[in-house]
Amino acid sequence: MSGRRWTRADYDLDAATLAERLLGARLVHCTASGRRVSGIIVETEAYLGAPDLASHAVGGRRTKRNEVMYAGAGRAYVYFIYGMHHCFNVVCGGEHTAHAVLVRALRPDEGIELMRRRRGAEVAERLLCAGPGRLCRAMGIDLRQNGMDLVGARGLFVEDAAAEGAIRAVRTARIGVGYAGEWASKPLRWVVAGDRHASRRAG
DNA sequence: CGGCCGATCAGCT
DNA sequence: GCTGATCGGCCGA
Repeated sequence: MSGRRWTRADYDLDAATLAERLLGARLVHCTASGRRVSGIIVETEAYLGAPDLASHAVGGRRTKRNEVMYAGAGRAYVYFIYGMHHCFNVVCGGEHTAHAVLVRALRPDEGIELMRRRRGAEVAERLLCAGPGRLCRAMGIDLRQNGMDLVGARGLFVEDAAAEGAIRAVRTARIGVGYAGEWASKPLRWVVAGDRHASRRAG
């Protein structure tokens, strides 16, 4: 089941390029006992740092919360939102660009029973990881993972998955950033065309 | 120090 | 489609 683990060079890209390349890759988060829980990434969004009015790093903003966005490519940026949800991002790009890719949905792969225990036994598989908050809950990701280096860290990383054919990606505007002026409508969301595990289908 | 609001979700209607 | 839940971060005073 496991594939080639991503190295620093794989993350050293601008967010738009990485957002597309992450589609079809596998996000893995192992339990304390070493059990693999994973899903195939089917939906991402790119956040382009200082000029991006939707980015936490807009205008070069640097605070305690977003500090890890400046820590270099390959770190996990996890933040808490709406008083109850977490969102998982992969920091990328050059050292101080504060680029990041928000992972918005996974197709559950390994450890689905554990995901169900975390999310609720009644939840349909296609909804287990369909949304940034839902996937963090299912994968067991919270602020403890903020700042982790996906290169070399135990238990949280991205790896190649066996391709089942060419992935058709559809680009749309990002979700929930209507306040971001002209940046709200830029096509910075990538979805595997027609995938049932996305938070909202596209293509 | 106070007030506003968000890269969301679940449960209704 | 609409709305309440729920709270830390951020900004202005």
